[in-house]
Amino acid sequence: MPDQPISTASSPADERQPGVPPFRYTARLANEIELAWQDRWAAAGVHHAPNPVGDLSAGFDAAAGRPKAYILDMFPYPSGRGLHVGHPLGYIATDIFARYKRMTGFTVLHAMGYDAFGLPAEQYAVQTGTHPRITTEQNIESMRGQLRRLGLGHDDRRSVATTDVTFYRWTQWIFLQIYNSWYDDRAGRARPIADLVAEFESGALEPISAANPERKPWADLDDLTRRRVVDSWRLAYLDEQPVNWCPMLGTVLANEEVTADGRSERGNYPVYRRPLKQWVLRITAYAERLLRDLDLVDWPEPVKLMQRNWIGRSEGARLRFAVEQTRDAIEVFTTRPDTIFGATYMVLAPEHHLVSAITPEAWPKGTPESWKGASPASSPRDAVAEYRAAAAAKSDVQRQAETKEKTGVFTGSHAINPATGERVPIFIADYVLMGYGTGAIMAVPGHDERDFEFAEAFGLPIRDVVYPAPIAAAAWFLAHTPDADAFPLGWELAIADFVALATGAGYDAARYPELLDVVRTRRAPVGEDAIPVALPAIDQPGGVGERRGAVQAVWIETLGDIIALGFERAREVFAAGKFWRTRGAPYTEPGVAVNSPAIDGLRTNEAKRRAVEHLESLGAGTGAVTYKLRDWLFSRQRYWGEPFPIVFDEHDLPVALPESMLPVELPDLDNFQPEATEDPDAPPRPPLGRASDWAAVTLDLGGGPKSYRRELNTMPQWAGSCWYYLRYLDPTNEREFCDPAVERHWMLGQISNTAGLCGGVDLYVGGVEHAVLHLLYARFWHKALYDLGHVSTVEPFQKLYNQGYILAPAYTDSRGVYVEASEVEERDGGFYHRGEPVRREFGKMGKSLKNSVTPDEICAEFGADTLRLYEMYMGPLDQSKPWNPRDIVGMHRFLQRLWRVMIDEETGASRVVEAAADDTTRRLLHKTIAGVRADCESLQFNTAIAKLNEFTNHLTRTRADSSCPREVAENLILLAAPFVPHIADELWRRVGHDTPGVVLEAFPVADPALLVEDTIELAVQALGKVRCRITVPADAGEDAIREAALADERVRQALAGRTVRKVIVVPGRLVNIVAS
RNA sequence: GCCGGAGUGGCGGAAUGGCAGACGCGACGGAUUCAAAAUCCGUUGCCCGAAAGGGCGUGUGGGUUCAAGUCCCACCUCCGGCACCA
Repeated sequence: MPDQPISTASSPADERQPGVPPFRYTARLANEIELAWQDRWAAAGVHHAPNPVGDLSAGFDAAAGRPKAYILDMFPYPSGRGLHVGHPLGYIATDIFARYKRMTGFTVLHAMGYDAFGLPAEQYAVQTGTHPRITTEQNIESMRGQLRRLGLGHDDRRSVATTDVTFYRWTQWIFLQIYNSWYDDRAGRARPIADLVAEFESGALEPISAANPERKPWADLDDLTRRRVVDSWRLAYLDEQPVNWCPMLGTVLANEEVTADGRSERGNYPVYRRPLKQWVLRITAYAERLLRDLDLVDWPEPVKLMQRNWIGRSEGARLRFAVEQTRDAIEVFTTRPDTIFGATYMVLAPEHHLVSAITPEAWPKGTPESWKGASPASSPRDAVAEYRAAAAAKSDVQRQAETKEKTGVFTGSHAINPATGERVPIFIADYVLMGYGTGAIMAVPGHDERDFEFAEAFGLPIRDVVYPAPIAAAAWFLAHTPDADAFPLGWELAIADFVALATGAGYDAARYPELLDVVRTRRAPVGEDAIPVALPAIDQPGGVGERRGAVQAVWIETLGDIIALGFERAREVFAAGKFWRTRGAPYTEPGVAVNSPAIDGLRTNEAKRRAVEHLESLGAGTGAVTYKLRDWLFSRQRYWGEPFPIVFDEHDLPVALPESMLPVELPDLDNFQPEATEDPDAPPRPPLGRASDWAAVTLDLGGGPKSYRRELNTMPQWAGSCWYYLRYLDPTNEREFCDPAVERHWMLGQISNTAGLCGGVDLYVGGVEHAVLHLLYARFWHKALYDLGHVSTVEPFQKLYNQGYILAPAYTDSRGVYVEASEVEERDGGFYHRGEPVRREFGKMGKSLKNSVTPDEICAEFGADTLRLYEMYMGPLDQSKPWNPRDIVGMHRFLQRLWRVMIDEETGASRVVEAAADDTTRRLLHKTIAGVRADCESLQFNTAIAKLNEFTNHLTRTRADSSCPREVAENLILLAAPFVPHIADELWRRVGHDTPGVVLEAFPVADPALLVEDTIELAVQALGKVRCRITVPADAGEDAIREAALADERVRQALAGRTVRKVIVVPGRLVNIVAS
């Protein structure tokens, strides 16, 4: 576009600094270039990605046949404070990657939206009365401007905000999909709710439900009960859940919003645990799939691990203990059924539903006073009631804070241990949680720390039924060789025997009749002459008794692990009692069962299996799996969120609105505050309750108009972020949340065989703080949509990448209060704020540390390209690194050199000539191409930039006549284009091209022939040091290299008087001469 | 407590088991300038030495290897996650 110059042909003199050439790449020039190109990209729609069908399909034919790349950022909350330089770190990275992908032949989807529902806008509204929609829209607008300034190549037609009615209409629609389905465990997937009714009708499924306590057949249920039964099977259901209820704020609070002393972080009002009827999503139905499918995705291992831990699968057994004197049975979950022989009491969570049923009127004879509660109470009922009330008053946080002290009361009842037939007392205690397992445990104080502490406090029997194999072994060994030092030759063998015995592998009662007796009678025989004990495992092969090196290690196989024994070290550890059960802690690791008639001598894994079999044969339980994951509490007493598409009828039962009545729009309000009250038992009155015209409606939902009242809660902030990546695909679709053909195009792409690949977003970049919640919730919704046939991939995000944080210096004054970092001066190694000395620390950039730096100020000072480059150059993308303003200039100078290589600073004319590059330059160029490509593929932008810098430095140092061969200039521009798109486009234009964006060009490809050198330099090491370097032909043989190395004068000197014992030639690397 | 991740010059950081410190900042010296800023060129891990050269060096201690920042074991420090999960 020569007639339309992008940047000024000459600069007004008054804007320039004297002495600076008019066409030097300064901040002023950078800003001109950048703004002009941003306009041109937008005008030409350079970043538009074509869909196969629908509104956005223009240009699809040209792109058809290319592989797709869907590159996604975790979208921001549009805060009123705007962005600081930490925010765009990930956005810049994805932009570079997206541009790189386009230039290497992909059709790329890259868009940006706003997660705009949420508390800050609502709180601002409460304070000022400004409608959150207004603040939100203003914030989005200013953030858009900030992002545009960075040159991010987003398809702006696809930008969505979760608060748009056209967006949340489909959030509500997805909620209805979830509401109108149930999880079929037999099929392992969600199915439409109509199928469930059919299953009940045909008798294929029993209508089991709390709403049908007598388990009547479906045919015998009335309509209302049928509705209640079906509702209790849905993936979205109403449930009474204990929540943090703050009556003064009129809302429930997340655990993070409650302080350690049980008050609200905001306002310091009391917070109560209180059951409230809430919407809950049945994410637990997906626990197994959410766990299993982590194997399909390319995610950082720590994130997968965090999700696995969060889901918390444990395998074990559900066992039933009959309660004496009542017909009840208490079901417990345990991961160690093999320890049931050591279960000497039971504990129920205070909220357990059986508590009142099993609590008798009077204490049994001989009940210790300490079991009767703090007072102590005169009857079990009083003691239990008192304890339950105290437990209910505590928040989760408080419960955790008091984690050390074990408290509880005796219920007055006993149960029968099904394995031993013994009577065991039943307690209630708050160390047993209602939300996990069955809310009840069998307590095995010999092998569980918590039970042990409780047993110590209440004087309950502690019985060992498992011993660690090496200890069982040691006990035996001691019995036979009381003095280990008297065993200098045979000890290895003895241990070998012994371990075989202990592990059950070579258990031979006839050969070692004493073993069990020894174990039973010699508990914890710690002594000076004790035998070595196991140190943690290594998976290294090695026979029993193998000696290794100076440390006389013995490798012993125990329990399927290989355990290292360093004799002296182990004796030390052993003597210190670290691995030994003395009178202290219980033994909690796997070991060998003892004192357990049905399973004696077995190692834990086998013992668990056999114990379950044994208990099954007694009718006392079955094997079972439990998860830590809880169902997802989905209601919030807030205004600024998605309304539920749900109304309640005259029976107070929920009714889903039909799709045709969507969207359910948020009503306008003047006052956004929930109604506060001091009465903790008053029902919550969410802000939507104020919209009385809205809350009470008359609708015809079939069968004529009737009165309904709307659900007044709103959805949590996570709702929109669960599916926004699907709306980017087809943002303007009014008929569907996303067209299936579009969805397949971008999510499935060319994957025809999904084995081993789950498809989905090709690269998802965001912070680790979302490792669990957002990513788990989104996976859950995606799987539900998959089950119902709305999406084609089982997982939403194929590859996940966590960018690090940008840290910045923060300063505290003498009171420990943060001061504005931008006002701090550095003098003589000290830091001062308004004359006062302050202390420096480093922390995450943000408002709380008063250390934010905005991208706008950096753009003004250096330009966006410099900022982009600096953020990528700071270090590896996934690491946290400190923001150092001093370093930025290095990247600016690099761009100045890049510019100067091709442009005359005085005239602005191109220095590109049609001559060929010299051989060295060409080789270095192709090496750079290969390197930058490899680095881009693996998101190692810091080293890619270093390579570009290195090549540019080579050019500035070698060009004698200040001209630049075209081949060099153009390749360099293309290589730099993804990183610094504005200057690249400007240079591309100035060297004679006319396109709306260099991103449309092809990325350079290295010529393999130029990557191979004719001669290579090898380092020669002698006696462990580099003595010299030799240059040899690249194809030199080992013999020739060896000779050349040995012939070198310096090598000969170093080797003088020594015998060469070995020469190692590593082709292409070095030569190492070993001599003695 | 349990589970992860990370420790390399003055600073940010490079380094398929094969020449530690690429590249950038800073510092020092020089060019330009009346001067400064900006820009450009050169030097720069530490110690000894005028130099040539030598010694020491990737948190600590061991091990494997011809060769370890990189692999193995133990320990120390920092950061993150979970936390009475039976």
